[in-house]
Amino acid sequence: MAKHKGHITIHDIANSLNVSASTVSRALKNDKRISETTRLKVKKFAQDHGYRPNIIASNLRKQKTQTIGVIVPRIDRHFLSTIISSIEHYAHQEGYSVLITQSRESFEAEGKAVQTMFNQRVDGLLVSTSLETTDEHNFDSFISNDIPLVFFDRVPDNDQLNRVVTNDRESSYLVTRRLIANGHRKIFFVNGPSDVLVFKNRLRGFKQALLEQGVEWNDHLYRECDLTRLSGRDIAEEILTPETMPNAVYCSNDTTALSFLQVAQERGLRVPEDFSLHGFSDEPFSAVLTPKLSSVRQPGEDMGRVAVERLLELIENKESRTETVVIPSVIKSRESDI
Amino acid sequence: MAKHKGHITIHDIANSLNVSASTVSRALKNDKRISETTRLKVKKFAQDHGYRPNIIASNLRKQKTQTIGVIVPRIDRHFLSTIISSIEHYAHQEGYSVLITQSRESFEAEGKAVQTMFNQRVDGLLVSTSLETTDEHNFDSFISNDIPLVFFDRVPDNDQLNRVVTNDRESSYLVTRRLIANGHRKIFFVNGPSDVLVFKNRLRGFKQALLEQGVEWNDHLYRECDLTRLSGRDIAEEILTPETMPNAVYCSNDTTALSFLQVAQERGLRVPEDFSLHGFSDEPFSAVLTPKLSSVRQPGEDMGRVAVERLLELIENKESRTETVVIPSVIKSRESDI
DNA sequence: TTGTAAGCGTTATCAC
DNA sequence: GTGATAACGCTTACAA
Repeated sequence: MAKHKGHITIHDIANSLNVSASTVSRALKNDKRISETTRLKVKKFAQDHGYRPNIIASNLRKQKTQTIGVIVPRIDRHFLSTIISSIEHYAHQEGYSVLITQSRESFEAEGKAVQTMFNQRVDGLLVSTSLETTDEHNFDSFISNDIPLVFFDRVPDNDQLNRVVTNDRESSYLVTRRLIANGHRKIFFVNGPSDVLVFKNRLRGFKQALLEQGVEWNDHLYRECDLTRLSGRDIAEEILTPETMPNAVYCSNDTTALSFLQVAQERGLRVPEDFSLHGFSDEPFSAVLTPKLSSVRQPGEDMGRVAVERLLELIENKESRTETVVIPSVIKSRESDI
Repeated sequence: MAKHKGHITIHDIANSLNVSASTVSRALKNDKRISETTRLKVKKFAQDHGYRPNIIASNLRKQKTQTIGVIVPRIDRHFLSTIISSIEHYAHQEGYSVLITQSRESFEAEGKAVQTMFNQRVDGLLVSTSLETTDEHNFDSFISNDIPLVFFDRVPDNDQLNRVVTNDRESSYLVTRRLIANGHRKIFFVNGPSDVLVFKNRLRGFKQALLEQGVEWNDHLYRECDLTRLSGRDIAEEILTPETMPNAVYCSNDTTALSFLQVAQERGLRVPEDFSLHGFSDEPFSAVLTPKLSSVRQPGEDMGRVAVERLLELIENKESRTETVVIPSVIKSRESDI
């Protein structure tokens, strides 16, 4: 904790003022048992001498750190940075500090991050899981010790956990229905790994719409990948040929959709004339592409706020009801999927 | 620090093993004075019983938190989220945790964040200042107590401070020279507030190029704003008229440049045919606009790494040489400024 | 090689 | 209304 040289403690104040350390401690936190006079005297002295409570000592004594941990796959992804921003905002508003780590989509790194957070004695943990994570075992130390834990967005498929999610399945259903309503029957769907719940749900929504609208499922029109730009390109290059040309392409994120758009342009194909294109995640670039990419806007700001609220409820009330909160996304229909 | 119920301490281990707590403490950290036998015995017991050191207690005792603080204007800005991602990565690699706060461009919020970080006893602080911050007074508590402090990107104009910056002036000079070389003499420059060093430097570079190329400075061709989408629109709407039409527009960030592009399109103006456009910051959307926006790519990843390295040097070696590291940006010339 | 004891700066308990 | 005192769980002289 660095030198913090000129640093004074309640004992220094106590000595200078000829009172006890406990009196100082109480005066500083406005304990009603302390006389007005003493309280003012102590506070003035503290103020004048730049007294700063040692939170570490207080934490140790109180068995509480007023700190929450956040673990996400990556900080530099627009949707996640929005959520983190929101988490930071509401957490500080309620007097909590926030410790952050990224798993970089690695199950192992995620596990280590959890242990670090545990050792740091965070009062609670907020997590969006890595792409390699398919259950909640990485978080056993929190679960078995009953330390508040809330998952958001990418969450384990287990409703005994506290979770804040968006309606992936329904959004995906609506996107697909819209595509079908626009006359497309050969719809190619690029999804993330379906052992991750959000992607499983998007697949469910897709299938449901197909079924309802009487469009037959076709294995050749479905592909899973890690949704990076490169994977997107590979698949686009394979699919955007005269023989395999779909009527519409629906991607589980906008990065992949962009790859399709770019490959299309390189091949002289036009969107939406030659094929419709629909994304998911509504990146900042999507609304300014030509054509403007239709996408699904996830409520990052709200998810962050709700996740923090839920976590602090658990921390402060110690109630243990578990709950899954669903915050709806909104479909941003633009030009690419007419 | 939450219940962490089943939690055992070195004393529990000591009792069970009939050794002293200090022996356990030493064994756990491989102190060479402890016998192989005892060490293994202790470690096995610790392992088997899921012992986790209480970092808070250790911090209090060692007067060190192994934690660094980061204060940025906003987390959800691409460039900053890249830097934060990089900071998080390298800090954890060296065994430090990272506490994060955003000032939301407010001088006051920034000051409060500094105090929080101070009270948290972070071992060092990394900051990119708010738009309202023009000197280093907000950080006096760190400076006067000699707690390691490194500024990055938006830094105070004081070379007695540790700073990691990019070559804003030179980049701006090169952009302007390029614009002039392309035959433009009526160049409109939208900049951020020039009492913030990065913007002052970009203005300097702009002026230098003008001077060198014999283009006269014109007050009507320069405007400062907060570089938001809305401010950009306002200025674009005012400037993109037949009477005031410039040959080129150079914006100090891509968001503002995008506003110009959009207003231009709404008015049937073409870029770069009717006017050239150049941005700064290289947002993810810039390379995929039509036309592709020329911009300046700042080395976020490197800046984060270097800032952490510098901070840890200060923390661990306690050397107090101050230094300003400059990491060059790269001009991404694309289609908008031909 | 191991143990004892002091102390990091708070807060909580009990006393007066 | 205030004071002593004992923790919180760890590290580190200093002893043995």
